[in-house]
Amino acid sequence: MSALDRVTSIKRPSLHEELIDRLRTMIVEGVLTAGEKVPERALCEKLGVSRTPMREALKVLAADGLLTLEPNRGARVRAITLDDLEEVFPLMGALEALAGELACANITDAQMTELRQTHELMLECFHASDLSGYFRHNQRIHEIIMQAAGNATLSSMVQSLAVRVRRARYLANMSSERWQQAVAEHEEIIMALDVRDGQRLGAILKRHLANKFATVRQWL
Amino acid sequence: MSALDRVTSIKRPSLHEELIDRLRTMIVEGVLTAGEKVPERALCEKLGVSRTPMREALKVLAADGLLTLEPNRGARVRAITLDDLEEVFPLMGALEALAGELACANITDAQMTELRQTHELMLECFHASDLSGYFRHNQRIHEIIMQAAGNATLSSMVQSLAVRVRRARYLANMSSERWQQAVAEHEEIIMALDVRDGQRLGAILKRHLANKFATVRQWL
DNA sequence: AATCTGAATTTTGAATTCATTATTAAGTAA
DNA sequence: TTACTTAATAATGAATTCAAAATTCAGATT
Repeated sequence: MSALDRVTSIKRPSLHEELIDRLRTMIVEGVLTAGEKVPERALCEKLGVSRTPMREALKVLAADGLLTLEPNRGARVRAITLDDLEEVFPLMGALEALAGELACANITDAQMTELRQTHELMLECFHASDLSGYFRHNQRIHEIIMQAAGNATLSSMVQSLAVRVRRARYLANMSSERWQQAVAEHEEIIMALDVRDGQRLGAILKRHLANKFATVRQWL
Repeated sequence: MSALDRVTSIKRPSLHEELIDRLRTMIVEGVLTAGEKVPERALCEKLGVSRTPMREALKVLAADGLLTLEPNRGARVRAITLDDLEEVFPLMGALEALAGELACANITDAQMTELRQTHELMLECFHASDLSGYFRHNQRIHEIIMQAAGNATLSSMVQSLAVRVRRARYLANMSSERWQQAVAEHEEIIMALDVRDGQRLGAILKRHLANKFATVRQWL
């Protein structure tokens, strides 16, 4: 094997793919707010692209459920309703539970180590009342579990759902009690993984999501 | 509420949506075979559309996992590998299990009646060794359960996965034993629904999918 | 003959153009 | 004024055009 084989090819993502990412971010971050009409022309000018790749991106995001396309009337950012969340959270629960089961079967020692470390960091943030740091580590923990599960299809589905949910997150100011509960649940998650108890981990994650939903629900 | 309110609006699907359906069907039915390059221009001529809506459709199908887009090299029908199926089947299992749980909570008497009737029809096909009829009723049963679950997001995800799996179905000639087993599992499904035992139904459906995968796997 | 080079051709990515539909604005009648 | 028409404007959907990249293929070189 020559050194050349290790040279990775130059990948220049096509415009529509970049647009998909950009628009998705704009929606998640609320730059494009729910219910709002997507100003196709203005966005094209702002981003310096023509309508063709923009419209391709809109079609994909619509198929993904982030937008709705009204015939001859353009795209709208899909509003999140309570009904939507009632659909999405059980789904997330089932998928995270599956991820947990698979992770128990497949997690490596290295991953387990990183998980424990991240968990410790998260605890520190909790005790320091650093909410944003907590969220970051929390997300990382779920990423590690998903990675350990080793199922790309599962991962991308959860990702797609997470994007839809994340828009609602800012609504859910965690109460102190809920925060404590969440931390306790995370302790359980680590323990179940430690002993590779897939059934139990699955159940915990499912409950974890259900509780998360309960708090979000209160704020709507 | 006037009678006019019940008049549904004329929906003329946009070209790209129709193309998405057409192409999806072509892929499922094997008209476009796995690994094959999608002949963009030829397809456009054959279907009498320009490249713009065709390319929009290709982007959506690629995002859905049915195609892969190689930069500057066009689209290919994504080949199904055993690895793919090993990813998809557990997912289907988890999702169908969730559907079962939800269905137990929400199914109406009318739906339950239709379910029993369809089940009877399916049994008749089984005894008559009518495989295609069996498949049709079988699919209908799962549709009813999904409908009773009342979760559109879940439904569309399962649908999307089912399309990917269905391409592999023709590979799996059911053995006589497997067929009997499947029928027995369906009896269990009905019984669990009868007593609204969501946990049990979920477990059965999960096992049902796992067994299905086992047979498909043997033929690869 | 096999391989390499480079021009011709084809295909792809993206911008532009065109036709149709929706939206807005202006004018008219009650 | 208010409602209704109709003209002007803007948007969307789709075809076409254009530039860049890949592919093919003829000819040159070893």
